[in-house]
Amino acid sequence: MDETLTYDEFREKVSSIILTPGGNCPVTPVVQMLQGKWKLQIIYDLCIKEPLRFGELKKRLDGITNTTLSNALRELEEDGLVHREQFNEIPPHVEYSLTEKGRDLLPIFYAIAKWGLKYIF
Amino acid sequence: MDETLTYDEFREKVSSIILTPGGNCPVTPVVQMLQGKWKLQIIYDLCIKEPLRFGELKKRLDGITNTTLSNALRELEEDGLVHREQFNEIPPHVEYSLTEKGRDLLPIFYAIAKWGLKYIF
DNA sequence: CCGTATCCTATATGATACTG
DNA sequence: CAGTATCATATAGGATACGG
Repeated sequence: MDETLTYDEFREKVSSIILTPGGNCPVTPVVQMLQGKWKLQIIYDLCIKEPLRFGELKKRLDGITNTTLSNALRELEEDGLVHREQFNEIPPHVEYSLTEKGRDLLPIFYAIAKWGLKYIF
Repeated sequence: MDETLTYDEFREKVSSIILTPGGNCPVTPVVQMLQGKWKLQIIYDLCIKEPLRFGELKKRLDGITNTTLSNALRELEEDGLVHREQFNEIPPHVEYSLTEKGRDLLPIFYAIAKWGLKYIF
């Protein structure tokens, strides 16, 4: 986005986006979809490096359990953000990657990262 | 941000941001801070219109209870994202608005809204 | 009008053990 | 290796009533 916008210009731009023809809000359902302690982190990790295997993902998400990771991945797959590919070799393994829909979340992380750099570090 | 970037260029840019001198991730703590069923929605509503009073906010956040809204607002205030101003007139009221730190979250919502428009509507 | 106090419930997450 | 099954727990959020 154009970084020279003032806050008010920016807000107006966002507001105009929000007033979709049907009057629906395009933010709420996205926020809904990304809810949970780990989901954003999982997508984020896959943004940085993909594909990742179940075990690799688990190691990066320090503290997550099998159950929770498994559930989160299934939901992300159902929402079409993550692609799961199973390899029935020896030893068997599974690779997770982002779909195009999932990759398109990257601008969101970019915005988050910039905010974090400004206000946390 | 520049919208002509390819995904790979974009990812590289994000990755370079992520590798801060200390090696800390600027995304994780932000995601942490914004967690909860209502927080993003509250900030989002204040982005669109501010100031908002407790009751107005409650009406917009359909279904939220006093307790939950109160807790969320206090935490947002503690994190320096929201400013609370109390007017001891008759009738008394309180106005909530965004701090500069909170307003700077707007690019994040912009990114979310764009994604939502592309994939939901 | 803007909350807090209290209690309650649901949902998300965690631990451990075990299987295709 | 990548999970599932089972059970346990923590935390967030909800309902109601009341107070500054």
